[in-house]
Amino acid sequence: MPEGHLVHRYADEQHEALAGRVVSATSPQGRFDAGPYDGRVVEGVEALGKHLLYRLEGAPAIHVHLGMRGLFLRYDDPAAEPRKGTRLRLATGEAAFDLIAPARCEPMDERALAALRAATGPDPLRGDVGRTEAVQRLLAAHVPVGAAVLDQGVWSGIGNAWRAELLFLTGLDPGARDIGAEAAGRLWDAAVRYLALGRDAGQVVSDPEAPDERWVYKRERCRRCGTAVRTWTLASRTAYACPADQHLDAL
DNA sequence: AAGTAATGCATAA
DNA sequence: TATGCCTTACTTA
Repeated sequence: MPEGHLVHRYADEQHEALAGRVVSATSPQGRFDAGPYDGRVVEGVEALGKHLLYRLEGAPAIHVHLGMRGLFLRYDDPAAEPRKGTRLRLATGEAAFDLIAPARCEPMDERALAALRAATGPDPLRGDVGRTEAVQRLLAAHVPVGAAVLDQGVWSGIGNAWRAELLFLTGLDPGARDIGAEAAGRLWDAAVRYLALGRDAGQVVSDPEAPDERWVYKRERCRRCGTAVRTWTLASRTAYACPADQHLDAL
């Protein structure tokens, strides 16, 4: 489920609830050593692409990656029984956040943190990298645009559903190469705008008028023109595109 | 009830 | 290229 928009949503929600407060940290499942974190003050919860970083006073950061199936459950009653399989619970007196089925949940020292930041491309939901640099990074990839946007070292936070919808919105075929600065800029602008809509809505939104609809992702036919959607494998994931509305040569 | 793909990706082979 | 995460949503029986 989780692409960057949901990771940012989790980070914002948890930062709001946990930052500046003492938390109890436990691993009901037992697969994470929560001891070093229990009873400490949370300094902040941050999203970096699809990564979540927890800073707690006097302890290493916690690095969480949800992978394909990870999720959080929020309980307004912090005494609520966690479901078994809960890797990590962070709780205050008011709420508990339970981490289920993450691909990664581990302490991360400063060196590894710096390496992660260096390896992670511009995140459309963070205001810390400008449009010009984001465009340059995409153009420097020299692979099909549909492969570049899934490469978290080029841009971060975009997953397979956003790839399909953002490229549709920009009129670009995922196989397009050397798309040029203008098209790359439009793609970045779409990512910034739509991922923010998705973060706020808690789901992929590619048409604000119809937030539950998709243009091509997992569709049989293009929602705009009805042409059969083409699917193939690109960068190890299923690509979706409308042959009529998306083009190999950026206009 | 049971099987399967999936909005991800590091690691092993 | 295959596996593990060990959930959820959807399909088939």
